[in-house]
Amino acid sequence: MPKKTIPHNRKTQRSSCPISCTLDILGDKWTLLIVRDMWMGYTRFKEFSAGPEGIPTNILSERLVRLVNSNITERVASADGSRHPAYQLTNKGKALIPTLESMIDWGLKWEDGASKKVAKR
Amino acid sequence: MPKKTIPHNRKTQRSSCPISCTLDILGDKWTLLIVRDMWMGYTRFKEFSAGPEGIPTNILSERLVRLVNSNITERVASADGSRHPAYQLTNKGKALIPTLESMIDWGLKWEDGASKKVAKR
DNA sequence: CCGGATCCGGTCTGATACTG
DNA sequence: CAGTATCAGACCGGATCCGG
Repeated sequence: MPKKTIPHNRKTQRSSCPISCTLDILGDKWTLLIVRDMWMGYTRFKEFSAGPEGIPTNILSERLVRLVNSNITERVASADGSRHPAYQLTNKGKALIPTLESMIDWGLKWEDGASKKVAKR
Repeated sequence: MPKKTIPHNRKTQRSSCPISCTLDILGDKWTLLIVRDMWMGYTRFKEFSAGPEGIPTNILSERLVRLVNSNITERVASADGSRHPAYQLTNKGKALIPTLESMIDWGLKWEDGASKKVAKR
């Protein structure tokens, strides 16, 4: 019995507060960065992995599963005929864009060192 | 080169993307919950600690230091004459409210199990 | 009692190597 | 290319302790 990775969320996630509830899914260093990348139009494992922050592949893999299970992203056949899978935001995922935008505003205004461009590559 | 624990932020935090930059500070399960609590008017260690999510005292303590160092909160003498310290949001901290609100909207719309009230106690 | 600090076991992260 | 496997070390979190 290999006892693989825990199915999905870290804790029992019985939080009733919507903020807490949201943070149960998004409250970590990487998840929203992946959402950001998909928002920017990236769709493939390789592209996420190549981001400037350098997410490790095992973490990326696990987060993608979690995002798909949470219905924030979906895994689809790649549009360009390549046989590799593509990931894209669902409506639920797209609904996170205002949150991302508010973080951009905050980062630009209050954190120096934040450049003007989002995810420039 | 021993290269011990990094002083405070988890990584080098040279991220130039404002989202990544923001997540370097807020990207964990607890930090935004503390900001939420302060937004709701709570000011004391004990109050944060008594929240429904049950943040451990050592984590709370560390996060408070981090928030103060990041200028998101400030530690002030308690208003009511008690000798215990009080914490409150700075302007930089208050600027996070739109982010919190967008998370509330998202949680309410997409995460069932999220009740209508924020941090009801 | 309150605001933390310390201790410590277990979990998770993240760098890297590996596989289909 | 898209992930899995591995594994040491970082971090979390529960309990306990302590000074005021």
